[in-house]
Amino acid sequence: MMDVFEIEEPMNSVSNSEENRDDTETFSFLAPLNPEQRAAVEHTEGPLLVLSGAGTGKTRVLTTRTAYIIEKRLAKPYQILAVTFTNKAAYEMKQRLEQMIGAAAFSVWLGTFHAIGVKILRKYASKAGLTSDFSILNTDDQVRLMKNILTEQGIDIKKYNPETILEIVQRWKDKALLPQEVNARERATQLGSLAYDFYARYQNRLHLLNAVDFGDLLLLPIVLFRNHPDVLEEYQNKFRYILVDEYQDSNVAQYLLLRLLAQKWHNICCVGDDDQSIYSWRGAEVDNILSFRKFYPDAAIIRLERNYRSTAHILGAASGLISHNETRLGKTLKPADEEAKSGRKVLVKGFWNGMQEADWIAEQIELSRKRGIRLSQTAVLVRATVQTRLFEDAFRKEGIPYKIIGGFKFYEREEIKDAVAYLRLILNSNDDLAFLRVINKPKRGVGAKALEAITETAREKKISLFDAVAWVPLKGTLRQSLDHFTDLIKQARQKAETALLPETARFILNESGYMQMWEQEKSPEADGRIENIEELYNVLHEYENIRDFIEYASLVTDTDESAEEDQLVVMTLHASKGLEFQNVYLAGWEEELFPHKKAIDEAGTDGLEEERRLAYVGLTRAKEFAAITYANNRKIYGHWVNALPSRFIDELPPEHIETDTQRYGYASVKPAWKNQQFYFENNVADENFDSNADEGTVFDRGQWKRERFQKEKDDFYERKPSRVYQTKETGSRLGKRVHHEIFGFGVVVHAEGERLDVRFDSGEIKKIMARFLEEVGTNPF
DNA sequence: GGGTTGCCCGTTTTT
DNA sequence: CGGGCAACCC
Repeated sequence: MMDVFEIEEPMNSVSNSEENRDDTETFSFLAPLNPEQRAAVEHTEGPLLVLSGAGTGKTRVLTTRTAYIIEKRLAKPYQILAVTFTNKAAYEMKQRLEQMIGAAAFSVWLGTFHAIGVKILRKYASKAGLTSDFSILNTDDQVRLMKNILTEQGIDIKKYNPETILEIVQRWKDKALLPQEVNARERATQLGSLAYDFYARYQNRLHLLNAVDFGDLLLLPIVLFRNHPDVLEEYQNKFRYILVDEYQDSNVAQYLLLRLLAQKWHNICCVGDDDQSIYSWRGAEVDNILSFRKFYPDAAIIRLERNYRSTAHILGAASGLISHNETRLGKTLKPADEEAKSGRKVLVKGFWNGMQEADWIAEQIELSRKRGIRLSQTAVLVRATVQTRLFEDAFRKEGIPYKIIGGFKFYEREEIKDAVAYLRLILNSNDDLAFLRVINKPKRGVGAKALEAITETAREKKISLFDAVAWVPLKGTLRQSLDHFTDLIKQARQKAETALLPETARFILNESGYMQMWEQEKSPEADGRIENIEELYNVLHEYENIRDFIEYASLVTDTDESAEEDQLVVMTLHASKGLEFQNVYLAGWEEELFPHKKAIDEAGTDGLEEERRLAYVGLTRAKEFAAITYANNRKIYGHWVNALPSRFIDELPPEHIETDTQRYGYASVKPAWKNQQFYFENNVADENFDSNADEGTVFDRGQWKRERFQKEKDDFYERKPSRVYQTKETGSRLGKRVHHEIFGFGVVVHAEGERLDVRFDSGEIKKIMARFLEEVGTNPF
């Protein structure tokens, strides 16, 4: 029996599901699909928007649809374009497609927007004003370049942060605006006009360097197509079917690019979820998905609302929350299986402070681990990375192996960037940015003066910095070491013609003294850096030549995490999109932190709605259990601040949540965990508590506990001197707002030396020694 | 050219 | 409070 569902069909369109009724026999991969998914796969002709809620199987739809088009011989694999946002998504899709249709999967044009952009630009480089070996700047290069240009023009980079300028330029590129197309209103402010000015200079410089940045990888193909209709036509003819993943994350440039490419066949299928649009701040345009019908009036829309991931309570909570957003297409997740267990309600729990919150979460995770839940099936999601520190402490104490996601990426590490720069220079000695990065790394005695001379010569002779070295009048050891450097690069280039890539890399890094530089350094990170370079050699094994590797390294920012041990993950809500876990802890649901004050200040209601979508993304990561926590007191930038529970908590439908604590009022409740002496004695005595040493030798939980509690005890009794300073003018502490670790917030109403009378927010007045109080700052957000 | 100090700033991050 | 960076001093 066919389930009832709706496709919003455009007028006079004919559904083709009738004629395909027996396709299930022909194409076994259709069998597992539900009716909506199947409709999305079979509706091949014309524009189609698939609104795919969290956990409703969008990747399955995308891959099956691609397979279907090929197997049904609607197009050859190379006539299909499938774009994603991340390399990871592209990789997964390719894998799954290969499982379905085998080697043909590799002929599909499947990749990130940027990778597709590069492919087009390399082919028609000359028509885009480049040569085909143009280099792609990473974020680091971009900042450095902008900094140089600003400094050259005498701009005080302290007053005008190069990154801020770049950010503005990026946003223009996201909108596919060339410098001359930026409108007057955007240039109206001082910062805007400066950014406008330097956008043009920056582009000129890129052109000179035969380089592009990430934004250009989308912008320049659009310009290319605009200026060369014949090239556009070639691609328009080629791509009979276009599929787009995570459409809610697309920016204007991506939209325009797709529109150009789809113009001939109109077979564009975009899959996305407006409720999961969380990247507007980096140029994503929710309007692309909200107004799909406006851009493609003949578009059909299919909603995928059957969720295969979460329990009914989790879905209910998430749906209730997101329904508070005004700007959305509307969609309600429901459990795929009607009789599915409703599961446990979402737990909402408040704490005295952030430390307590983290401790509780650590304990809960330890308990569920004992019940057999794998740590890797558990996640702690936070709004801001600063929150992770508290969790590190708590997990170390509890002896839980954890992993913080979103720290430094492999290719962002200093040593890797250096090594890549050496390779770039070997590949192309005109790469001035690479030259600058490594010319004095290790030290070759090249200081500001020498560099200036080289730059000057290069400019006069219109040659690269590398080539300029030979022409600069230099003396003694500096001459020698520079000649040695250029020689080595040339030797390496020759070597690269015959040797394997790791050998070439090893050669240059050893001979140049680069490895030695780290080997001699005594810092604790040095060993790690050497290991990372060894890891780089491993990666290099997979590439035929430097060019291929550089192409990869320019577009890929992190390596696939190798299969790791059973670890708990801590990450930001943003980083969690697309993932799922059995148990999820959502921490720090407090006003100003989440929703973050800055989001609201900068973007008002839109900002608030995006924060709400972030909450929705977080909740829908959970398969079986979600807990939302908040703290009443949080230390921010060194001062205690009291916080209100997030408004999002009030927006959760009561029938789907359970609240197992009373709501803390303003700092009036004594935290149960710190009954001073009693607490410490008790817990230090707890050292016999299952040390777990036999389960694995990595963590000795007993040891952690002992150290931790000893430290807490020490801290408690040996307080640092008071931070409630006397005002200069009156010499008094009267009237200061203060925080006490147990009694909470209050005001100093009477001062007698170090003995202060404090009226706490609970109304009580207590005599407190100044050293037990901290002055409270205004909320720094 | 290198080490130290003092000042500023603090949301989210992929390509 | 703590990290990053630029100015400053040897």
